[in-house]
Amino acid sequence: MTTKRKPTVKDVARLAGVSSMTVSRALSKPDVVSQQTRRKVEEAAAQLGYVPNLAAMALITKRSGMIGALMTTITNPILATTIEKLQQGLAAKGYHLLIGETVFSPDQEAHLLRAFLGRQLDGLILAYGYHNEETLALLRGADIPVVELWDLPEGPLPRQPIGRVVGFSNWSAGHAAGQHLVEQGYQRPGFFGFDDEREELRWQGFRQAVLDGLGLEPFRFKTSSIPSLDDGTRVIELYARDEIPCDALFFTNDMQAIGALYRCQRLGIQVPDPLGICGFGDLPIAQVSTPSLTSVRIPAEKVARLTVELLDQQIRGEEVKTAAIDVGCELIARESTRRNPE
Amino acid sequence: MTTKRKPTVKDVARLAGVSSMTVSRALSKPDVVSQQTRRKVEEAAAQLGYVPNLAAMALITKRSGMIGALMTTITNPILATTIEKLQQGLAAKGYHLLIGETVFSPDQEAHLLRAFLGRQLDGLILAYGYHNEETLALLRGADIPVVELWDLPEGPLPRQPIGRVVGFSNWSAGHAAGQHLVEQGYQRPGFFGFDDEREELRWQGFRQAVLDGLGLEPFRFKTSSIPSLDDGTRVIELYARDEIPCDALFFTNDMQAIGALYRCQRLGIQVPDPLGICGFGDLPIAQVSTPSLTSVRIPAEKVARLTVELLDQQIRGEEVKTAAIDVGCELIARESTRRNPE
DNA sequence: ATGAAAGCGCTAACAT
DNA sequence: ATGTTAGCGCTTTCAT
Repeated sequence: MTTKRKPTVKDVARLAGVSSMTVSRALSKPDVVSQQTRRKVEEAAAQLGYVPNLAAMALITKRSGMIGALMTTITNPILATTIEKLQQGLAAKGYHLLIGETVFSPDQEAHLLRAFLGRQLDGLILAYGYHNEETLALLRGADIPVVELWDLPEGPLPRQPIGRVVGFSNWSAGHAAGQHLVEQGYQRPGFFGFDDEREELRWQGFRQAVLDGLGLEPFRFKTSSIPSLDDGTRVIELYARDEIPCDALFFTNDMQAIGALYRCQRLGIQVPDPLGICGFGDLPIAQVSTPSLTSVRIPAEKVARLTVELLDQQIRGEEVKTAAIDVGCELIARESTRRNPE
Repeated sequence: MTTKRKPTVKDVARLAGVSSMTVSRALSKPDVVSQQTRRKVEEAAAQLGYVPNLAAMALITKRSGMIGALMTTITNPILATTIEKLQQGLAAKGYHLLIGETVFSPDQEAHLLRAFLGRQLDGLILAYGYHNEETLALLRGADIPVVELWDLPEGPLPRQPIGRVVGFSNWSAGHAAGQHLVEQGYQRPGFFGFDDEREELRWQGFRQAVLDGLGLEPFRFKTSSIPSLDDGTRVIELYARDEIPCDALFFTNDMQAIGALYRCQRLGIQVPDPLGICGFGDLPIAQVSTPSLTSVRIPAEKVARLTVELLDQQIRGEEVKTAAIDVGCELIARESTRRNPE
């Protein structure tokens, strides 16, 4: 069993006693050939174990049937869910998903993008809205349907989206969290997030809500770029040593908040009182944790579904009028900030 | 800006004043052309924004530079981590990762595999060792390097691995958990897992350890196929109603165990005493939770690293002697089963 | 060190 | 309804 040559259309054609073209047609547009030849071809193909070479198809049709996705990290549960739903939605429409992880590195992003663009991708998904010049140049030159996830163009950092956008307002998300903490009667809310363009918007929204509600500047703490449980743990250690002047903490990632909750429990700090904790993402664990975790819910499945739809429409050449879809976000109030149980 | 044709080698050749062949060489084997022409070609390519068409390359070289991965679910954190490391390792070697999710459906697996095989993949990664006949037939006919993840061939359910295997013994993993619970003095350990070939092995190992240690048959409970926090919650509800005759629970998934811990906390059931809880996977959260979670650690990064290595070696045509690599697993004892704090 | 010819496996655009 | 021709963009092989 050495280097057995894979069967080609020609082989199938020979066995079925027809031309290559007929094989091609019988397999891709079954209703354009006669019942009889179709059966012959199908049998021959099955007998030889014929599998069409999609590279050759891509070469001629200029459609690869592949979608590329450039993600920041895929271990973030909300992104993992998104990828899962993207994959399922795309598979249902006959696309395959090529995945690349940028780990928040603009260089890595540009590098991966360049490699992806050579693959005749039918479409591209970007899970982060902020790119470096090289990436932007590649994208502009690519002439390929693009959908960006999560980051709506907004705020004091206006940006030019590359394609369609499906996402939510980071400003509103931050604002919802800040407003909720104020409403629950907390006097000194703090913001815990990374320091990039996206988080900046969440911070701005949060800050505005606290300014409006309490007339004071909220505390801000910068966490690591790849959020982890430990971020939350560390913050609570500081809190326990009175180094953080807050009575409520908003984490821009649920896992950080969960880490914080665990640390509170261990140190005997009561949540929601004296300390309130709010997360972001509304992972399944937020609902189950004890105390359950207040969080900003992002409809990840909806994002994935709309992304697939928008991409598919563009690929099929349909006119897509919507430039951006706001899927919204929603604060889910739970025990971790329920200070006034009326 | 309508359907701007993408530049090809020909365009670059024309601009650089050389032949297509020289362009090809200058770009892929730079040291075989003269310094001067190389520079000319590189400049021309950059100026035109030339990106090689990998479909055409794949067609002729029979190498696509793509690896396909068929996973069960990607939202399982340990699998997400695995994918992340696979992607990074593969990217470093110049491969791209095509991802497919079978959701534990053999039909879906066969369907995806068939589609993948048309893509001239250089290699294939399978994250589940048990396949249906159709999948096996496709795999046998494919003649492509395959690495299977997680499930070592073993036990009372012998199976013929398709390619190389990188994994651990499910029997040993179950056994380690059972033995640990017995050693900690628990009298009635229970096993909570799904009902498939893989889990069967874990059950067998667990059962053996309990039989050997206590001389009794452990309790067994079947959870849902896609593990979730809620499985754990539900089990604890039953426990609280005295419907589960156990004093220690082994979950074959950390998230189930975490869900169980939370429920215990809410219902005032003390862990580790009267109830011990052990998980599987040793996710980061196991270390942080309160109480911290005893779990069976699987070295996911190592699995990913070795998988990439094995795949790459096979693709490069090197002789790979190892049929299977056992990365082992390790019981990490923590508070959730520490009954005898000596 | 470079070029010319041929062809990878498939399908678009014509035939018939 | 089926066949013929040509060619997608690249690289292999063989010249030079």
